[in-house]
Amino acid sequence: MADRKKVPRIVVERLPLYLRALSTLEEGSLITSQELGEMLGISSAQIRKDLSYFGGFGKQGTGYQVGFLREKLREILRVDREWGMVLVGVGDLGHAIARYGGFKREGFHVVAAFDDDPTKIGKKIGALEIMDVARLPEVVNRMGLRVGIIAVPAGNAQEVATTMVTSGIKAILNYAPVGLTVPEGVQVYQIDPLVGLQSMTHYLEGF
Amino acid sequence: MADRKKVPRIVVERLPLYLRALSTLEEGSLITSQELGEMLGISSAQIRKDLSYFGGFGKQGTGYQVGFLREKLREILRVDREWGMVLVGVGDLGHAIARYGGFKREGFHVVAAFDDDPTKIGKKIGALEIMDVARLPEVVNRMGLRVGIIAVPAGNAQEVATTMVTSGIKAILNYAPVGLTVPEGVQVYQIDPLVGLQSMTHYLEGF
DNA sequence: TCCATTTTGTGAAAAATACCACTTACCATA
DNA sequence: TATGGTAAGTGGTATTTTTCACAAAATGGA
Repeated sequence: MADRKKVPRIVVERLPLYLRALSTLEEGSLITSQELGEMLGISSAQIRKDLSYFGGFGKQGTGYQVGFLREKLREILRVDREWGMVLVGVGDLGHAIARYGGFKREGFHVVAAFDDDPTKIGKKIGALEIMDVARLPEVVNRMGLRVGIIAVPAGNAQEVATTMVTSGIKAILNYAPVGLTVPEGVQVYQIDPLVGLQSMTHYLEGF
Repeated sequence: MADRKKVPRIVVERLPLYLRALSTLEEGSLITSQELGEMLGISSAQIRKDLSYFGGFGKQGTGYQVGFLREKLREILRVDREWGMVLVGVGDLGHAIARYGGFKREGFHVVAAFDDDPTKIGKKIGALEIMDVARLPEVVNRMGLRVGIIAVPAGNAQEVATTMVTSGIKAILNYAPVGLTVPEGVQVYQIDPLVGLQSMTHYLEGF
């Protein structure tokens, strides 16, 4: 355990992978760092080191109790609770996000959806009514939301991000293909499939 | 220039970001590594070093010609051509992917869509007819496709990936929240928004 | 032409990250 | 209650990645 030292971001970003792998296993079973590593294509030493930043969760000679480690990871990542999220941009992508079951299953709920297109405002998406983005600050504040999802075109993303941040949002999942400028202390995670495609094609030889 | 040495993957993954930033600039203008770095939140030294893996594209005292650097990056990433892509899984997400204009704009086209749901097969998605996934090998082979997108539930993703690989696919954009096992030489880029959300909430204190 | 500026390209240094290998603890068995 | 086998936790080392800082090249003005 090394509670004094700052945990590298890259370590924190691996924890969800561990969590994901554990969720495919029996709650009461045991798993070794070796086995977990093989499931994920990561060395066992890396896994043990990563976990040791937060404490010793395993038993020497035995391994890790799946259910226990899972709970500990959920605490560390603060996903041992429900998170309400605000979604801005209800196009094709926004729809898919609002309806995606994978978020709900892990405690992330889209609780408010916004757009700036008057033809969309007032319409429903599932049980949610699409609201004018002008009402975002009020809603974020009233509901005490901290997580936002941006699914608007690149040109509007920074504006939306700024509104989110001034409204109190602290973590932004950004699907717009543009980097965001946010104040210190606000987290941004960018989803950019083009980065993936373009870096993969680099390795495609002879086509 | 250091053409002999292996280029780190992390460097290749930054090139699309440079390309993205350049696309917002005047074709004929000049930009310095400093300016580009400020646009992206990356140090100027990093940008120069990254580019130097592939050759010297700038002029000392002047900077980089936007249009020229853009073309060079497109060559390096092999996005100076059109790429046909096969999409498997036409749920909400698959729909959003098939209709996303951002791919087309950069030369990535979904040219065939598959699903295993008999109620979907034969339906259209834009100009594309949804086909039975059993026909994937034939289509991939006939059209000479090398890039695949997986947008099926986690439980089916590995199976689809294996089919893709045996059919000749060399690069997979995986939207399913599960790691894929593929042979050496096949690229996988995973899109997992939950990893983003879960690692961001770790940093959210006091909520 | 000369000189002051600018900015690239790049070895070398520093920092960050990953891995190794060993000690320690735990378990099962006899 | 030894004992042999196993696997976590971790200090140290190796590797990778980033940054530094400077020589060399280009520009423009006097």
